[in-house]
Amino acid sequence: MLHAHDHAHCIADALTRADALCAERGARLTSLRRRVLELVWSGHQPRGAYAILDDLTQRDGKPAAPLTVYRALEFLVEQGLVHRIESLNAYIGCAEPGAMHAGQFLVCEACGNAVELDDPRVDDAIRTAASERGFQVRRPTVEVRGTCPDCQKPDLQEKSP
Amino acid sequence: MLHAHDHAHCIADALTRADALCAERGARLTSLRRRVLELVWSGHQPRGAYAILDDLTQRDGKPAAPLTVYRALEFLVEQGLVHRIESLNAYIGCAEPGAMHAGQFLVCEACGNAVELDDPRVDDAIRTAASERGFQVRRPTVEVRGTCPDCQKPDLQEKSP
DNA sequence: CATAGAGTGTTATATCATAACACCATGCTG
DNA sequence: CAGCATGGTGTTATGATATAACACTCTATG
Repeated sequence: MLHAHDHAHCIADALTRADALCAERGARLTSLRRRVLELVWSGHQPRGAYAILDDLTQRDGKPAAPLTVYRALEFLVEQGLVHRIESLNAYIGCAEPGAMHAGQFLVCEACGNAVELDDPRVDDAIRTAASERGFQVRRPTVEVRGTCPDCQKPDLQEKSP
Repeated sequence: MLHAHDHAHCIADALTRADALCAERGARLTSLRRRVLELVWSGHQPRGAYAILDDLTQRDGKPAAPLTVYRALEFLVEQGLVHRIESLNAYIGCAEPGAMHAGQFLVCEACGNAVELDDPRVDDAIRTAASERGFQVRRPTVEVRGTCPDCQKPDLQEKSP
């Protein structure tokens, strides 16, 4: 998806913004939570809770329990630092934390990458349609399955982070 | 949600349309699949696969295995007779089978009911935004959490089917 | 009625998520 | 600084959702 890029920069950037946001809010971005955030950001593919668990166990050598990861993810989602992709039971780093936004994602079925859409027109259309039906919106979820630009090119398929 | 209504009619109607559609397509709506469809339609709340399994076991007295239900649901979803609500891991009868449409739902967090939205403006906005990013859409999913009109009235809460 | 293909049953197992409770770390209060 | 309250983490167990592999059965069709 995002073509070749310096992903280390993505990660560093995400952590820096997370530090700033949490400091600002008085939220405690503990080392465990920070580490989980880093692991969520290890690519642009949504990662399952148990994949992150394996990372903690194997890459860090710290055997961890599922709850450890789920609790960290819960915190990160609450803080808007991570989104949950419902249709994949997986988590992905938020591209624009701080800015409150709906979770809108384009999920490529070929490479597995997901990018945030967060298009105001989509959000408007949803809110308009809902309000016409008297429905009070709390949290809109949009997850579009399909094929990303890179994977539409027949040759250089299956790119990852 | 849909106020008081003759739900038996909803069910009968859904089954009739399913019969017709499957006949037309040469798809085999077996008695098991038909029964699962009926159980999915037992209300306007999305139902989990294991809830349906319990119905089969308890209401019908036929002890069934999870796979039995999952296979029937898979068929029904393929035929567009049932939708899966990703954010609930649950299934709901399709209001307009036959008409190919995106899965757009308003899910009430108070009563648990879900209604199809299927608003063309929402679909257009998604397709426009996706296509601007070169993303090829295969299946858009929209699931809006919030509060339905009935549950916004303070008194008569918690309505069901 | 023989047979191929789709459907179903059965058993086992994988994957995703949470409950209950104990312990520890941090920061505040007196 | 001691004590304490709060929130974070560890541990164990369990619940909820979903699929794999393989055998048997039914149904449509020649």
